[in-house]
Amino acid sequence: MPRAGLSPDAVVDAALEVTDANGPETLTLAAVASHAGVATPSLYKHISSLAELRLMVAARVANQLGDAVTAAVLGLGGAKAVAAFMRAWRRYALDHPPRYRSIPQSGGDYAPWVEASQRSLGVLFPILDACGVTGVDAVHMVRGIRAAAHGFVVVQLSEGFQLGADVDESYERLIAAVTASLP
Amino acid sequence: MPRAGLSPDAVVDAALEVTDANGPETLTLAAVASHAGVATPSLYKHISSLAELRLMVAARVANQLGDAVTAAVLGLGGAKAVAAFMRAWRRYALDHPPRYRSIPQSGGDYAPWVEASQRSLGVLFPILDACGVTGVDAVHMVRGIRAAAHGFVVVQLSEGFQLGADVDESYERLIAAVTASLP
DNA sequence: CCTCCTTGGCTAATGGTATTAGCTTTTCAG
DNA sequence: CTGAAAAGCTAATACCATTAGCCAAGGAGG
Repeated sequence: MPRAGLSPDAVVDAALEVTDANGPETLTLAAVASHAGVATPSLYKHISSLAELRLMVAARVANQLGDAVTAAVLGLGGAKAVAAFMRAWRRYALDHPPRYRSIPQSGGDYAPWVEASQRSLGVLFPILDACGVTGVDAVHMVRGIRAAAHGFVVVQLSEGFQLGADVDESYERLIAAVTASLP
Repeated sequence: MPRAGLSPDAVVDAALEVTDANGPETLTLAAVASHAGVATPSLYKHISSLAELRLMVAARVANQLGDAVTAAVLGLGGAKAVAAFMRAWRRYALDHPPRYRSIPQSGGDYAPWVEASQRSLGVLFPILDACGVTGVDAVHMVRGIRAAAHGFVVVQLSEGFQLGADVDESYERLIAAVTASLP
């Protein structure tokens, strides 16, 4: 019997495919193993538990999101950069709904996740600094931007916008409200 | 053997107690049954599945949240009312973190949940109307308010605010940004 | 080319979970 | 007082994560 040649990263790859296919709530070790062509217990040679795998997936997603928003703000400054950041955030989530929903509701202590999450937000600080928003003011601003973008996307992905107004326009108005408080 | 005198509502009560005690991720039919002093399969006389129970809990929470925000805005108007709404939203979540986290990431089609959720937001429309924000404009505004409040609270409950700035102050600034776009 | 040992896979077993089936007893309407 | 619906129960099934222990693959050193 030849080896499957797995690795922690490969397991996360398989987990991401399962997530993309059926949503994060169906992410099960059995599904991942089957997708990787391996028996379920074999996964434990590469990961320590399903809970850890979920966090690894979330960290991977956070890094992808960070790449997306970083690319989006290149060459921009001020309100235009913040708007591009928020649009890219939402675009990633709408392009990969199951991945975005795999972000944990409470995974505060898993280092790679925290790191990836802070990396995706860190791109905002130089932008704000260039606008004269520094120190604690920048932290407050980043929190607001994150809350607005994440909150909007979470509600949209959960089909929370039932009334018939254009959702893109709603988001643009939220962006406008957030960026209006820049100097 | 005397009867336990359960009912769907009583099962939701027990589920809420389990949720409050250990968080929504530990909500299990076994735990609910044990808490209600009954065998696990007996619960199926009152609910149809664990998934449905989760949605029932979420609907209950949404109604409580709606009561809280409705009480908070009584007698207020304009930006003050919107600010009170957002503060009450966050206060409820911080007062009952496990309950708030039991709000589903995707439960778009369960009628009682949708209804309760719309009821808690519906209190905003008369307020906005009194400010001259009507029709589609009001819908956009409500979406922004909800996204900001929910997003902020979700991030805070997941320990997402790692940098050392005052979280209350961050929220007040977000409230200011959102209410600034009122006429 | 052979040997050995680490590594990655396997099967078997355990305990927890939701869910269904079918039985018994309570309880209440008539 | 009686019967039937409702509410509880036990037993059984199927799926899941996780652990234990075994076996083969494959490279390092001779």
